Amino acid sequence: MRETSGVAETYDFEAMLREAALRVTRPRVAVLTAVHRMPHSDTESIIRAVRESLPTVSHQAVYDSLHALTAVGLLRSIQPSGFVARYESRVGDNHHHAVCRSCGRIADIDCAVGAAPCLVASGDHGFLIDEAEVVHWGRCADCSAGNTPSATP
Amino acid sequence: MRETSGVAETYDFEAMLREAALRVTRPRVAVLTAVHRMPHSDTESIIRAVRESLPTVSHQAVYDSLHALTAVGLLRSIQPSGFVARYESRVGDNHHHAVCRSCGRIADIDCAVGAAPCLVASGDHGFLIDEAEVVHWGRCADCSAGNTPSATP
DNA sequence: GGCTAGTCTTGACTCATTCAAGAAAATGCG
DNA sequence: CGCATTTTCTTGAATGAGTCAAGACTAGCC
Repeated sequence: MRETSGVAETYDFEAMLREAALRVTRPRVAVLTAVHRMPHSDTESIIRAVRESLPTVSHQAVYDSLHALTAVGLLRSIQPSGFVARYESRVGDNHHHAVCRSCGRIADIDCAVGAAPCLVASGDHGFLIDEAEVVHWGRCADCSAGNTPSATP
Repeated sequence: MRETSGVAETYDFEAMLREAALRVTRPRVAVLTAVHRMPHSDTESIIRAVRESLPTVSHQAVYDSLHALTAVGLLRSIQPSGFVARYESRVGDNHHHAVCRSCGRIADIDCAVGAAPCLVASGDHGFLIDEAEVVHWGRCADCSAGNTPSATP
């Protein structure tokens, strides 16, 4: 029923949950919404965002939701070394990430190499590889320009 | 002076430290030795290994050494999502890693793609990329065979 | 409307890693 | 060689993202 505001971007998060065989709960819808609105955010930011509409959600509910949504593939988690977990809603396309060493900002990278890039490594040590994760390390525009923003993705 | 045992593999860790402009201390030599002997080990294993020769080192000394050695490029740290930090001494060649999802085992992967693989992404969002890190996720031979070893890298 | 399994709340807890202050040791120099 | 300076190590406490557990709640189904 929830009337969608005038904005064009209409995701039916309830349907997405149902299709994934997950119960539709307000925390989950709110988490999905938050991550869609602000990709690459960490758990704390997501908790804050969720609490704008649901002031009483527990952090545990958000953690649970994030795990459930990640498990069914509606979200994807990113954990660059030295930073806390981040989440994004862009799933299914094998895209990669650029991470800023100094402020932690993350940008999406559509990998130039067409197919799965370095997956040509499978058999090597008896490992059964099913995913290649690529992280591009560097500095974002702001940080390489000298000004070091205070870690606001 | 320390007489090298009969074994061929003779790394002069003291010289490596001096060349890196680091003071030569017993904890640092022991950490370097341990990581060379058992690559991809986590901090706790390294602490245990170091204490075999230096029973009284503090964990903080090992943490400090690992950071110092990593900072000057004598070691490299790996932190796959969901696992604690690991260290290896193979540095300088841009090789990658296969990580077992279930036991955490890590294997080195010499990337099939000759040059820097997906570095073709530089300019994209104003990021100045200087390193591409590739993690191949999957299952090691043991884990894909059914037996799940108890996380012993 | 009532059942039941799956979720959420609450609050305690883990544990890798970091912080801080003083003691100890490494390098350089007289 | 012995001392001064500076870095590193020891000790012990603290941090904080994330997890665990027990009971209350509720979404989905009859």
